[in-house]
Amino acid sequence: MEFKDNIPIYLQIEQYLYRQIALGKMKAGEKIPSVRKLALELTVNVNTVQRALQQMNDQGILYTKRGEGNFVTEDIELLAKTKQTLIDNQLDEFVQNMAKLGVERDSLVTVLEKYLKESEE
Amino acid sequence: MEFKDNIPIYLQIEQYLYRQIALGKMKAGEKIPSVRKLALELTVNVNTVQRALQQMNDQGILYTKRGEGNFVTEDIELLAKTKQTLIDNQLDEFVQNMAKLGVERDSLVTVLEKYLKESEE
DNA sequence: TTAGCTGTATTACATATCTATTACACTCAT
DNA sequence: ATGAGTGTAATAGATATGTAATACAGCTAA
Repeated sequence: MEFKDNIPIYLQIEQYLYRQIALGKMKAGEKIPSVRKLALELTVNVNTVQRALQQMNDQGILYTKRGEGNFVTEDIELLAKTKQTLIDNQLDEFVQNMAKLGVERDSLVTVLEKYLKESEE
Repeated sequence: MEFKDNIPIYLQIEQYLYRQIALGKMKAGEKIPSVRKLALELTVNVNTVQRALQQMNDQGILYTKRGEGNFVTEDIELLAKTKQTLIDNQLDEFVQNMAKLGVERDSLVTVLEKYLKESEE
């Protein structure tokens, strides 16, 4: 996996895993790959993977069975809410960033439509 | 100014200055505050400001008169193009991030409209 | 019980970022 | 010429991030 510079890798891994869940590629109760496999896949150190997982553990998205592995929570509501939060965060950020560039709320839809039309291919 | 953790401050300052330009608060040919003033304003070290300015210098947005200060380029076209690029980058990122969360291109406008309506107040 | 898989912890090292401090170089108004 | 304002450079120290290597601890299947 290619990581952006200037953003900690462990955060990018966390984001990656969150997206896997949002996309339904990791489902409730499922075991996720071991820290060592993930470290290999992502060409990153075990400790860095570990750090990402710890945070998701704290947030209840994953739970750990020591000696067995990490598993996606079985709390379906939490998963759904998490996905929605991820989407809402993107929307928040988008609206805020555009405002900081002088693009008003009212023109956002128009701007987006134009952009989508022009980048069709 | 409040800075996000996890993103280098000098990048956030650079972004801040770009936005000032996009908003027209810093106009072509104008002198910008001295590195020491900016450092005070932003409660940050002079070196950190310096680092942000160097990059903008390299990109031609600013030019330096040693002993006098830093000035916004007089190249109006470049300024306009820069603003447009900033906006396009936000759109790019938004579309890509939403895709990574499973929100398709076709539904983006609808999702945005709904979001804007619901967050009115 | 043992082998091989899990997660976890610790240590040491390298690099990037940021601060603080000091010094230097240039320009302009006086 | 001098002083006050500019940008620039260099050093030292603190903290965060990431790697590498090693060791430990728990689970499961053979």
